[in-house]
Amino acid sequence: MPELPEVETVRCTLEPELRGETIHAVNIREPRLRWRLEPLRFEKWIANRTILNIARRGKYLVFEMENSGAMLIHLGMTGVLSLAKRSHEVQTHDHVIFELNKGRKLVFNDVRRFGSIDAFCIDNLHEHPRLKHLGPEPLEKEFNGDYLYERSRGMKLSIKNFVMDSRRVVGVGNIYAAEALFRAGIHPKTPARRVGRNRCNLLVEAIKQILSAAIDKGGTTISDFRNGYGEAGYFSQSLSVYGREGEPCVRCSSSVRRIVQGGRSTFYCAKCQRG
DNA sequence: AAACGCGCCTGCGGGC
DNA sequence: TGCCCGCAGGCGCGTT
Repeated sequence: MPELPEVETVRCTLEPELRGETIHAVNIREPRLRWRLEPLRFEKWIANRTILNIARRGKYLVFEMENSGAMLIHLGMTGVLSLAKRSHEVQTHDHVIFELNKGRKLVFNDVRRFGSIDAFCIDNLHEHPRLKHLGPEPLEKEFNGDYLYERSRGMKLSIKNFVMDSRRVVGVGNIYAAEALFRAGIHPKTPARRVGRNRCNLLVEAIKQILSAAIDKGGTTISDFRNGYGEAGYFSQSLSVYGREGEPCVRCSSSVRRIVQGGRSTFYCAKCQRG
């Protein structure tokens, strides 16, 4: 579910609430997430430490704790990380509950368990196996038309799958890849090497704009996504093609098409988007 | 190297 | 009513 704008929305809502909070205990109700949780690692790096701040790298939340502790949280497809009161009644799929000050809790709920949580020493942050292969942040200057053009030369795979590969650029998932390609007027099946300099510039700008706009509206809620307060986001009403198969294109009114690429649905307008 | 496909999970809606 | 199928915001891994 969550792509970069959704994770950033969670970060923005949680960070002011959690800064300075202490994690007094971690209740692991279901350790079998994407990778198995190791209780001893939580004891070692998280328990009884104060949260200094919450950062983000791609779709990962990075909790910086006092005394060199760190915690990495990925929401997978259906993960929800939200604040709860002392009176919180445990819900189905509440897998990890962090006990904070005055009985407050931070609850990780994840129906499909594709999410992950890990605790470690922050000195090893950049060597973490989940982080070390990640490409640049899409909203940073490092991600620009020249970068996209140079990295994609000789690449036969589709431009959509290219921008969804976190080694090339992080945070662009199935929804925003489709939306950015629509905005840039590029057919999703175009081989990456066939996208020239001009269109690389257009696509990078489209990605930056769509991600920024989605962050401003609190992310896209299709069904599961919630921010740190458990509230839905409002960007779904701004989507141009995603989930709109058979409906009229917002630009030219021809019917939005759905195809499958790499086992995932892609939505596009055959008239507005060219290969 | 690069580029596919598969598998991990649960739940929901549609067709029969 | 109930069963089966396809589908869902991700991503690592194994195989060619």
